[in-house]
Amino acid sequence: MVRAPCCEKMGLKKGPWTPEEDQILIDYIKLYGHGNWRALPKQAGLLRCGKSCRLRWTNYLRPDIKRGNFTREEENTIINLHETLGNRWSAIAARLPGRTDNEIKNVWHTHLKKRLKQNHGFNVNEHQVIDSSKDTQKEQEPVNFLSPVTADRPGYREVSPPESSSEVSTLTTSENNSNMCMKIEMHEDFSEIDENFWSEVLSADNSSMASDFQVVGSDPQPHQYFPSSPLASLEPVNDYYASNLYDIDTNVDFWYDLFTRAGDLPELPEI
DNA sequence: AACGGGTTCAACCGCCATCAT
DNA sequence: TATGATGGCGGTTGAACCCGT
Repeated sequence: MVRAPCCEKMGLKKGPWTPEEDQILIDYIKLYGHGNWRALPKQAGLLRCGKSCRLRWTNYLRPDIKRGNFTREEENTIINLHETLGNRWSAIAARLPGRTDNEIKNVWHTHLKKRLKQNHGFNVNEHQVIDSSKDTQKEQEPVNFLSPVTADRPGYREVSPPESSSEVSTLTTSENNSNMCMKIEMHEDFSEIDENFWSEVLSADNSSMASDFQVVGSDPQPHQYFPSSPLASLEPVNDYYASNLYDIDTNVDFWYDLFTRAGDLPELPEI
Protein backbone atom coordinates (compact mmCIF):
# COMPACT_ATOMS: atom_id res chain seq x y z
CA MET A 1 0.00 0.00 0.00
CA VAL A 2 1.20 3.47 -0.74
CA ARG A 3 2.46 5.80 1.86
CA ALA A 4 -0.07 8.23 3.30
CA PRO A 5 0.18 11.37 1.21
CA CYS A 6 0.99 14.77 2.62
CA CYS A 7 -2.50 15.95 1.64
CA GLU A 8 -4.11 13.70 4.19
CA LYS A 9 -1.73 14.78 6.91
CA MET A 10 -2.77 18.35 6.29
CA GLY A 11 -6.46 17.49 6.25
CA LEU A 12 -6.73 17.93 2.52
CA LYS A 13 -9.01 15.89 0.35
CA LYS A 14 -7.81 13.32 -2.12
CA GLY A 15 -9.46 11.01 -4.62
CA PRO A 16 -11.91 11.75 -7.42
CA TRP A 17 -12.93 15.32 -7.98
CA THR A 18 -16.56 16.34 -7.66
CA PRO A 19 -18.26 18.55 -10.27
CA GLU A 20 -18.46 21.29 -7.62
CA GLU A 21 -14.72 21.19 -7.06
CA ASP A 22 -14.12 21.24 -10.79
CA GLN A 23 -16.28 24.32 -11.16
CA ILE A 24 -14.50 26.13 -8.35
CA LEU A 25 -11.15 25.40 -9.95
CA ILE A 26 -12.31 26.44 -13.41
CA ASP A 27 -13.87 29.65 -12.14
CA TYR A 28 -10.80 30.57 -10.16
CA ILE A 29 -8.36 29.95 -13.01
CA LYS A 30 -10.59 31.87 -15.43
CA LEU A 31 -10.43 34.85 -13.12
CA TYR A 32 -6.90 34.73 -11.76
CA GLY A 33 -4.93 32.18 -13.76
CA HIS A 34 -2.66 29.68 -12.06
CA GLY A 35 0.51 31.49 -11.23
CA ASN A 36 1.18 29.58 -8.03
CA TRP A 37 -0.34 26.13 -7.76
CA ARG A 38 0.56 25.74 -4.11
CA ALA A 39 -1.28 28.86 -3.12
CA LEU A 40 -4.17 28.32 -5.51
CA PRO A 41 -6.34 25.86 -3.55
CA LYS A 42 -6.29 28.01 -0.44
CA GLN A 43 -7.17 31.13 -2.38
CA ALA A 44 -9.84 29.33 -4.37
CA GLY A 45 -11.33 27.67 -1.31
CA LEU A 46 -10.50 24.12 -2.28
CA LEU A 47 -9.47 21.47 0.22
CA ARG A 48 -6.92 20.06 -2.19
CA CYS A 49 -3.18 20.29 -2.47
CA GLY A 50 -1.72 22.38 -5.26
CA LYS A 51 -0.36 19.37 -7.00
CA SER A 52 -3.78 17.78 -7.18
CA CYS A 53 -5.24 20.99 -8.60
CA ARG A 54 -2.54 21.26 -11.22
CA LEU A 55 -3.06 17.67 -12.29
CA ARG A 56 -6.82 18.04 -12.47
CA TRP A 57 -6.47 21.16 -14.57
CA THR A 58 -3.79 19.95 -16.95
CA ASN A 59 -5.22 16.47 -17.43
CA TYR A 60 -8.93 17.14 -17.43
CA LEU A 61 -10.27 20.66 -17.07
CA ARG A 62 -8.10 22.62 -19.47
CA PRO A 63 -10.35 24.04 -22.21
CA ASP A 64 -8.09 22.82 -25.02
CA ILE A 65 -8.28 19.18 -23.95
CA LYS A 66 -9.56 16.91 -26.67
CA ARG A 67 -11.86 14.29 -25.19
CA GLY A 68 -12.90 11.00 -26.70
CA ASN A 69 -11.20 8.04 -28.29
CA PHE A 70 -7.92 8.32 -30.07
CA THR A 71 -8.09 8.20 -33.85
CA ARG A 72 -6.06 5.66 -35.76
CA GLU A 73 -3.84 8.48 -36.95
CA GLU A 74 -3.20 9.63 -33.40
CA GLU A 75 -2.40 6.09 -32.36
CA ASN A 76 0.07 5.70 -35.20
CA THR A 77 1.67 8.99 -34.25
CA ILE A 78 2.11 7.76 -30.70
CA ILE A 79 3.64 4.52 -31.91
CA ASN A 80 6.04 6.36 -34.18
CA LEU A 81 7.06 8.85 -31.56
CA HIS A 82 7.44 6.14 -28.96
CA GLU A 83 9.86 4.38 -31.24
CA THR A 84 12.21 7.30 -31.11
CA LEU A 85 11.40 8.96 -27.80
CA GLY A 86 10.65 5.98 -25.59
CA ASN A 87 8.47 6.59 -22.55
CA ARG A 88 8.81 10.35 -22.73
CA TRP A 89 5.08 10.87 -22.57
CA SER A 90 5.17 14.62 -22.20
CA ALA A 91 7.36 14.92 -25.29
CA ILE A 92 4.92 12.74 -27.19
CA ALA A 93 1.97 14.75 -25.87
CA ALA A 94 3.60 17.93 -27.12
CA ARG A 95 3.20 16.57 -30.64
CA LEU A 96 -0.46 15.69 -30.15
CA PRO A 97 -2.50 18.84 -29.58
CA GLY A 98 -5.27 18.39 -27.05
CA ARG A 99 -3.90 15.17 -25.64
CA THR A 100 -2.22 14.88 -22.26
CA ASP A 101 0.80 12.87 -21.29
CA ASN A 102 -1.33 10.93 -18.83
CA GLU A 103 -3.85 10.06 -21.48
CA ILE A 104 -1.17 8.97 -23.93
CA LYS A 105 0.50 6.89 -21.28
CA ASN A 106 -2.81 5.19 -20.56
CA VAL A 107 -3.61 4.49 -24.18
CA TRP A 108 -0.14 3.12 -24.70
CA HIS A 109 -0.40 0.69 -21.83
CA THR A 110 -3.99 -0.33 -22.50
CA HIS A 111 -4.18 -0.46 -26.30
CA LEU A 112 -1.07 0.20 -28.30
CA LYS A 113 1.31 -2.08 -26.47
CA LYS A 114 -1.03 -5.00 -27.10
CA ARG A 115 -1.54 -4.01 -30.71
CA LEU A 116 2.17 -3.87 -31.36
CA LYS A 117 2.75 -7.10 -29.56
CA GLN A 118 0.25 -8.77 -31.83
CA ASN A 119 1.81 -7.24 -34.93
CA HIS A 120 5.43 -7.85 -34.02
CA GLY A 121 5.24 -11.05 -32.07
CA PHE A 122 7.24 -9.76 -29.15
CA ASN A 123 7.00 -7.15 -26.52
CA VAL A 124 7.54 -3.84 -28.22
CA ASN A 125 7.17 -2.04 -24.97
CA GLU A 126 10.82 -2.73 -24.38
CA HIS A 127 11.73 -0.69 -27.41
CA GLN A 128 13.09 2.37 -25.83
CA VAL A 129 16.14 4.45 -26.30
CA ILE A 130 17.15 4.63 -22.68
CA ASP A 131 19.16 7.71 -22.22
CA SER A 132 19.77 8.67 -18.68
CA SER A 133 21.61 11.86 -19.43
CA LYS A 134 18.50 13.94 -19.87
CA ASP A 135 20.39 17.10 -20.56
CA THR A 136 22.20 15.69 -23.51
CA GLN A 137 19.26 13.70 -24.71
CA LYS A 138 17.48 16.77 -25.93
CA GLU A 139 20.43 17.60 -28.09
CA GLN A 140 21.00 14.16 -29.49
CA GLU A 141 19.56 13.07 -32.76
CA PRO A 142 17.29 10.15 -32.00
CA VAL A 143 18.15 6.86 -33.56
CA ASN A 144 15.51 6.31 -36.17
CA PHE A 145 14.89 3.12 -38.01
CA LEU A 146 12.59 2.94 -40.94
CA SER A 147 9.82 0.51 -40.30
CA PRO A 148 6.49 0.00 -42.00
CA VAL A 149 4.99 2.22 -39.36
CA THR A 150 7.46 5.05 -39.68
CA ALA A 151 7.90 4.97 -43.41
CA ASP A 152 6.92 8.10 -45.29
CA ARG A 153 6.92 10.23 -42.22
CA PRO A 154 8.96 13.39 -42.21
CA GLY A 155 11.99 13.40 -39.98
CA TYR A 156 12.77 9.74 -40.35
CA ARG A 157 15.80 8.59 -42.17
CA GLU A 158 16.22 5.13 -43.47
CA VAL A 159 18.68 2.92 -41.67
CA SER A 160 18.90 -0.71 -42.51
CA PRO A 161 20.94 -3.48 -40.98
CA PRO A 162 24.62 -3.25 -41.82
CA GLU A 163 26.19 -5.23 -44.55
CA SER A 164 29.44 -5.65 -42.77
CA SER A 165 30.97 -4.77 -39.47
CA SER A 166 33.12 -2.05 -40.95
CA GLU A 167 30.02 -0.09 -41.85
CA VAL A 168 28.77 0.14 -38.32
CA SER A 169 30.53 3.17 -37.10
CA THR A 170 29.91 3.33 -33.39
CA LEU A 171 27.79 2.05 -30.60
CA THR A 172 28.72 3.93 -27.51
CA THR A 173 27.47 3.66 -24.00
CA SER A 174 27.52 5.86 -21.03
CA GLU A 175 26.11 5.53 -17.59
CA ASN A 176 24.30 7.83 -15.24
CA ASN A 177 22.28 6.85 -12.19
CA SER A 178 20.82 3.40 -12.74
CA ASN A 179 20.22 3.63 -16.45
CA MET A 180 22.32 3.14 -19.48
CA CYS A 181 22.64 5.46 -22.37
CA MET A 182 23.24 3.95 -25.74
CA LYS A 183 23.92 5.95 -28.81
CA ILE A 184 24.16 4.30 -32.15
CA GLU A 185 25.48 6.05 -35.17
CA MET A 186 25.16 4.48 -38.55
CA HIS A 187 26.51 6.47 -41.41
CA GLU A 188 25.66 4.18 -44.23
CA ASP A 189 22.57 2.63 -45.66
CA PHE A 190 22.67 -1.10 -46.01
CA SER A 191 20.67 -3.39 -48.15
CA GLU A 192 21.21 -6.68 -46.45
CA ILE A 193 23.05 -8.43 -43.71
CA ASP A 194 26.21 -10.22 -44.50
CA GLU A 195 26.63 -13.43 -42.56
CA ASN A 196 30.20 -12.43 -41.89
CA PHE A 197 28.94 -9.50 -39.94
CA TRP A 198 27.53 -11.65 -37.19
CA SER A 199 30.42 -14.02 -37.12
CA GLU A 200 32.73 -11.08 -36.76
CA VAL A 201 30.64 -9.54 -34.04
CA LEU A 202 30.24 -12.75 -32.13
CA SER A 203 33.89 -13.58 -32.18
CA ALA A 204 35.19 -10.12 -31.62
CA ASP A 205 36.52 -10.52 -28.12
CA ASN A 206 39.79 -8.89 -28.95
CA SER A 207 39.00 -6.94 -32.03
CA SER A 208 37.98 -3.38 -32.49
CA MET A 209 34.41 -4.63 -32.55
CA ALA A 210 34.74 -5.35 -28.88
CA SER A 211 34.59 -1.69 -28.08
CA ASP A 212 31.85 -1.03 -30.55
CA PHE A 213 29.27 -3.53 -29.37
CA GLN A 214 28.41 -3.74 -25.75
CA VAL A 215 24.79 -4.42 -25.09
CA VAL A 216 22.15 -6.61 -26.55
CA GLY A 217 18.95 -8.07 -25.33
CA SER A 218 17.05 -11.16 -26.24
CA ASP A 219 13.40 -11.32 -25.60
CA PRO A 220 12.29 -12.76 -23.23
CA GLN A 221 15.66 -13.75 -21.88
CA PRO A 222 17.51 -11.61 -19.40
CA HIS A 223 19.66 -8.97 -20.95
CA GLN A 224 23.15 -9.89 -21.84
CA TYR A 225 26.05 -8.12 -23.31
CA PHE A 226 28.80 -9.02 -25.67
CA PRO A 227 31.40 -9.51 -26.87
CA SER A 228 33.24 -9.25 -23.58
CA SER A 229 30.97 -12.02 -22.36
CA PRO A 230 31.79 -15.57 -23.29
CA LEU A 231 30.00 -16.61 -26.42
CA ALA A 232 28.17 -19.23 -24.42
CA SER A 233 26.18 -16.48 -22.79
CA LEU A 234 24.83 -15.44 -26.16
CA GLU A 235 22.83 -18.55 -26.87
CA PRO A 236 19.44 -16.92 -26.46
CA VAL A 237 20.55 -14.04 -28.61
CA ASN A 238 21.85 -16.35 -31.26
CA ASP A 239 18.52 -18.08 -31.42
CA TYR A 240 16.96 -14.75 -31.99
CA TYR A 241 19.41 -13.90 -34.69
CA ALA A 242 18.75 -17.15 -36.43
CA SER A 243 15.06 -16.48 -36.71
CA ASN A 244 15.49 -12.94 -37.95
CA LEU A 245 18.70 -12.85 -39.87
CA TYR A 246 17.44 -12.71 -43.41
CA ASP A 247 14.04 -11.22 -42.86
CA ILE A 248 14.66 -7.61 -43.66
CA ASP A 249 11.31 -6.31 -42.41
CA THR A 250 11.65 -8.09 -39.14
CA ASN A 251 15.22 -7.09 -38.98
CA VAL A 252 14.36 -3.43 -38.72
CA ASP A 253 12.57 -4.18 -35.51
CA PHE A 254 15.21 -6.63 -34.54
CA TRP A 255 17.90 -4.04 -34.91
CA TYR A 256 15.96 -1.57 -32.95
CA ASP A 257 15.39 -4.19 -30.32
CA LEU A 258 19.02 -5.14 -30.27
CA PHE A 259 20.43 -1.70 -29.92
CA THR A 260 17.97 0.04 -27.71
CA ARG A 261 17.54 -2.34 -24.87
CA ALA A 262 19.25 -1.46 -21.66
CA GLY A 263 17.24 -2.85 -18.80
CA ASP A 264 18.94 -4.67 -15.99
CA LEU A 265 22.32 -4.44 -17.49
CA PRO A 266 25.59 -5.07 -15.82
CA GLU A 267 27.80 -2.09 -15.39
CA LEU A 268 29.73 -1.41 -18.53
CA PRO A 269 33.15 0.07 -18.89
CA GLU A 270 33.49 3.51 -20.35
CA ILE A 271 34.38 3.44 -23.99
C1' DA B 1 -28.83 -12.35 -11.26
C1' DA B 2 -24.43 -13.11 -9.15
C1' DC B 3 -19.82 -13.65 -9.27
C1' DG B 4 -14.99 -13.20 -10.55
C1' DG B 5 -11.37 -11.88 -13.46
C1' DG B 6 -9.78 -8.50 -16.73
C1' DT B 7 -9.54 -3.70 -18.38
C1' DT B 8 -9.64 1.22 -18.16
C1' DC B 9 -8.23 5.59 -16.66
C1' DA B 10 -8.22 9.35 -13.18
C1' DA B 11 -5.42 10.35 -9.59
C1' DC B 12 -1.62 9.71 -6.71
C1' DC B 13 3.38 9.16 -5.50
C1' DG B 14 8.27 9.92 -5.47
C1' DC B 15 11.95 11.73 -7.91
C1' DC B 16 14.28 15.24 -10.29
C1' DA B 17 15.26 19.82 -12.49
C1' DT B 18 14.84 24.53 -12.09
C1' DC B 19 14.45 28.77 -9.85
C1' DA B 20 14.56 32.17 -6.18
C1' DT B 21 16.74 33.58 -2.14
C1' DT C 1 27.40 28.00 -3.25
C1' DA C 2 23.70 25.98 -0.50
C1' DT C 3 19.08 25.37 0.41
C1' DG C 4 14.17 25.24 0.11
C1' DA C 5 10.07 25.82 -2.80
C1' DT C 6 7.84 24.70 -6.83
C1' DG C 7 6.58 22.49 -11.09
C1' DG C 8 6.99 18.67 -14.27
C1' DC C 9 7.57 13.96 -15.25
C1' DG C 10 7.04 8.89 -15.48
C1' DG C 11 5.56 4.91 -12.84
C1' DT C 12 1.99 2.98 -10.20
C1' DT C 13 -2.42 2.32 -7.94
C1' DG C 14 -7.16 1.24 -7.21
C1' DA C 15 -12.10 2.21 -7.96
C1' DA C 16 -15.27 1.76 -11.52
C1' DC C 17 -16.61 -0.59 -15.27
C1' DC C 18 -16.93 -4.50 -18.61
C1' DC C 19 -17.62 -9.11 -19.88
C1' DG C 20 -17.78 -14.02 -19.76
C1' DT C 21 -19.45 -17.88 -17.07
